[in-house]
Amino acid sequence: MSVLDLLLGERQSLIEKRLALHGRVIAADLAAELGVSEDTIRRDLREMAAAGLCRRVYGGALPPAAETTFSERTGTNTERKDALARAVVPFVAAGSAIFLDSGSTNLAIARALPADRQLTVATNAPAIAAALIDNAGIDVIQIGGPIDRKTGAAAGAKALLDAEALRPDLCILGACGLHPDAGVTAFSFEEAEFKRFVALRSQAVLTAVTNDKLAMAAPYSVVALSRLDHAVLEADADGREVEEFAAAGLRITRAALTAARPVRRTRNNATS
Amino acid sequence: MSVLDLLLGERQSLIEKRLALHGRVIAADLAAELGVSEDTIRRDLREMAAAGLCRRVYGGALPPAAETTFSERTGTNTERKDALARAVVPFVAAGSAIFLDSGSTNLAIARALPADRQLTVATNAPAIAAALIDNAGIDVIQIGGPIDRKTGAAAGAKALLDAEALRPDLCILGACGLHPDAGVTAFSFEEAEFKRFVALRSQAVLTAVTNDKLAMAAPYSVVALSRLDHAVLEADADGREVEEFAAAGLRITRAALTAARPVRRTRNNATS
DNA sequence: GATCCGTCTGCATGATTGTGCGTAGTTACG
DNA sequence: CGTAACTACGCACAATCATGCAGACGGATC
Repeated sequence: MSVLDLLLGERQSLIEKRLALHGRVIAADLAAELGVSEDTIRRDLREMAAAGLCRRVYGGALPPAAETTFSERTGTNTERKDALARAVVPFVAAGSAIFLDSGSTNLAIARALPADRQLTVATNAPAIAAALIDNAGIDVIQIGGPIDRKTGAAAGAKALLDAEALRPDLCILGACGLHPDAGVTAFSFEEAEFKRFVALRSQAVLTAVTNDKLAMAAPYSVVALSRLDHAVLEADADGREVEEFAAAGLRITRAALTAARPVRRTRNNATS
Repeated sequence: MSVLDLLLGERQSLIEKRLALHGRVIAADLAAELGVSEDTIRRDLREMAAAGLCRRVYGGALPPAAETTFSERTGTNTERKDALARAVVPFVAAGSAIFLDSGSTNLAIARALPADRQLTVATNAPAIAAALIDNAGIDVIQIGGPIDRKTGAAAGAKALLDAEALRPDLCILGACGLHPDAGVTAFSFEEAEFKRFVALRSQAVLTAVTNDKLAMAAPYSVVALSRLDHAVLEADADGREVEEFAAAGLRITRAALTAARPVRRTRNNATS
């Protein structure tokens, strides 16, 4: 047999390859195939999940959440995002023109916007534009260009050109991370460029982030905390972190408490 | 039968995909198809509904309210539009770049496009772009500009400028009317302008229309019949009208018959 | 060469999870 | 208002899982 004695690392990278190829792996199958016990496989999978290389599910594993598309993310934590969205609404003045960045939290904000304010909303995310069409009180402007599958939005050169025509009263940034030192950050270079460009053209900049993005720093910087006018956080955001932000001079608004559900565990990866 | 052992997460994301594709799922059908009990499906649906991934209804589930954006029209005749969409798919060559115009029929086409063709799809309708994001085999290009609430798409000067960058292999027009003399027509001037502009830049032009648009002429002309390469009509389109189109030199394809059925009551007639 | 030490592995155990089934309650529809 | 389809809930069972422990293996040290 070719695969009887594999080093630990080899086995894991083989699992990883198999995962990418098939889109899923089953613990029992892997054990039989690699000639080790299911226990060992489970240990591998657990370890890989902790490293973000896969998502653990009953019976095996699936590709990591990082590879999940935009629409898959919209389904998670909806209640929290809705609560955040409701807290953002008061910041949107009647008659104003705002830019609503991509992101699942911002999609929730789009849905929460009332119909009685005669707003103009520009967005680079088709899903947000589509959600806004039903709202009779909102004029929608779509930023064009190639759509990035991960973010579900346009963020390239074309989008930047389109955005040049805007000078929004308010920019609601979608943040991949919000960190006391790093400020607002994003997962990709182009995305960060675009966000920064729009933010700097706006009269005010606001972001609403769920707890899992708090104190996270993604690789690319969008804007420093000092350029951010307001942050909307969850009701149960970690107090210590909130204080750090406040100390940095950031104005903070907390969302109202959501009715706690008996949480029937949604699918996340292990966030310790 | 084909897939007996799906991991939990897979089953749910499969249901999610099916939901996006068909606009609804039926618990009993899913159970039979996935080889699990209805109970399990119901549990899945309940869980997904709690996560905001679907809306639970008696007998099955529907997409979350977000996807009902165009609800007035998207919701009507879905069966017929799906059938039309399936008939259009063969005209979309692998590797080609197409323009997919706005309209609820074209949204059905977007959902029907397979993932294995490496397509580039440009569209002026955010709802279509949003629907396509899930398709891993498709690069999406969004035409920007202010979104017209009636059509749910960009069609103004900005959109025209954006479209100038395109030279599609195939243009799938959304028609407000298809008439033997008037050709393809639209309800608004700007819309017609835009459609014509894109159609004239395309190698081939195709349109798929439901019966209610057959032999209808809207106020503004898009292109003459002679400029249209192909029309996809319903299986039960009026024969006399179809002959008129054929006599005008238009190539016609008829969609397959749909087994029209309501959401429930699928018990007896097993000839699906 | 003998011994120690850290890591990897497999096994046993008790806990957890997913599923199907029975039963009783609810809903749509004629 | 009755019926059939659909649904929720609790239970039982099997599969899967996490954890602790012991043995195997390799490298380092004496």
